[in-house]
Amino acid sequence: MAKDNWQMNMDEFLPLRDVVFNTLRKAILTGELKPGERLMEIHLANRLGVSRTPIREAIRKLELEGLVIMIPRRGAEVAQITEKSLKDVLEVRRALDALCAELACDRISEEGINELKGACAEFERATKSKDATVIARADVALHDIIVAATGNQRLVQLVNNLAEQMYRYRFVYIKDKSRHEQLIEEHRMIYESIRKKDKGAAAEAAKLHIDNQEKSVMEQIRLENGSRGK
Amino acid sequence: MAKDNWQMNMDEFLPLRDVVFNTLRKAILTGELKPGERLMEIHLANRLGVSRTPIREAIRKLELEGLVIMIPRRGAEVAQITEKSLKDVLEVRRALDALCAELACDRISEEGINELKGACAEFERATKSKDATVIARADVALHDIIVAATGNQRLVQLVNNLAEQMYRYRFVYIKDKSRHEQLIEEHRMIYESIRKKDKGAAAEAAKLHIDNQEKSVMEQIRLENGSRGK
DNA sequence: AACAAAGTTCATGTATACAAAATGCAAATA
DNA sequence: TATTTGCATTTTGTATACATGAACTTTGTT
Repeated sequence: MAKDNWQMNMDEFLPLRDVVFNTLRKAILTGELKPGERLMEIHLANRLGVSRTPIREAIRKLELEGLVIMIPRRGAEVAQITEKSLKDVLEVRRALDALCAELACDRISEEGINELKGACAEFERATKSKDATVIARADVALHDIIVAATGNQRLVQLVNNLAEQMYRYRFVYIKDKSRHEQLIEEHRMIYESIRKKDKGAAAEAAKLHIDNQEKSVMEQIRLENGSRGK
Repeated sequence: MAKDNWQMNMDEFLPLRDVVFNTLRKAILTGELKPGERLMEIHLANRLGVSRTPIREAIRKLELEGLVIMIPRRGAEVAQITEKSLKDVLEVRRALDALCAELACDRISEEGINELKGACAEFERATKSKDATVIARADVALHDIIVAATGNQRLVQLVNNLAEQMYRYRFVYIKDKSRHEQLIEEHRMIYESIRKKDKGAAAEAAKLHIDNQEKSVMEQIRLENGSRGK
């Protein structure tokens, strides 16, 4: 079994259930807890040094988020990620990212446009750093600006949640150096469309961006599945 | 205080937490539990005849669904419904309903098209019944066919969740008899577009449908808010 | 050796107990 | 009368105890 390198953020002043929730979620999203792995309350409780109660409440939230599935009288296990489920997520995200881009055209502030421009430049710079983590962070920052510009809380929450489902694959489309130029160009197109308030172009650019991401990820998935049969 | 007319569905073979979750959710969505009302665990536990544990776990799920908000060390209360939050929900739903319509064009079966046709006719018949409940049910049935036709589980879940958020207002755009013809026409347009596999038209029809719904609901909200100041 | 049955162990589902924080009320003081 | 302080009550947050059902192991029989 893996060493308990989980380190709950106890410094935060949150109810234990939320600390546990965040800890488990991160563990699932990063792949430390693998799909199919059972989440046994007592084990988790011992490992995290709390009682079963906060563990259970955290699991209830993970259940609703779709990160774990409940088997009656057997408990929770980490949800499987199938090609189909990833496709489903990306299909929805494609529509919502397009919506974000359109709404951003209407609602982004001058300041927001500047931030976006800065984020594009920052991303381009990051690609040269060759550090996948840095690149990924720059990518997220850029998208966050657009999503936040919609001013739609519900939309922000949904898009973030969908993005999280793909967390494990966040490096796939970034590690491929040959695609960096393409990514920069896509970002530039999105930025330009929003700056010009061209909703149609912005939506199309956002969709294209997701489509390319999907291609990379699906390639990766097939590789993984191919190498271990089925 | 209201009489306990909550009647949990004990006949179902579900963990108590799920029974409680469904019960509370329905109570919130129907307005039995009003926005701002505190959800106190012991009271709910006594009222539903269970202990605090299932209540707490149900509240955790309601929290993630956004139906209740948590105030630290004070517990849960029913989330307020503001005009803004409804607009946010409808904005997202508009995009997802359009996506559903587009996907349905590609993926609906012959059988599905027939069902859809039947549901349109059924809705038209229902409007003549003048019973809002019957009409609402027919409306939901029709939309369910389209959403299910997408074959996208995640999308189904999200659209249903968003639709639920509007549950309290489901009668608003149906009670207005003068709009029945319009609704029938809108449904017909959606059906025809999907039958012809005309994605653009289907998406536009779905959006128009939501836009009109939004108009009705917003009128109603302003009425409500106007009558009690602010 | 293989299979079946029974008992034991283990994990979940639920209830309850205990501690700490927050709220409300009352009394005392200015 | 208004305000503040302190005590009592309420309610959440967390831990633990108990019961039921499931899975596994062991033992006995063929």
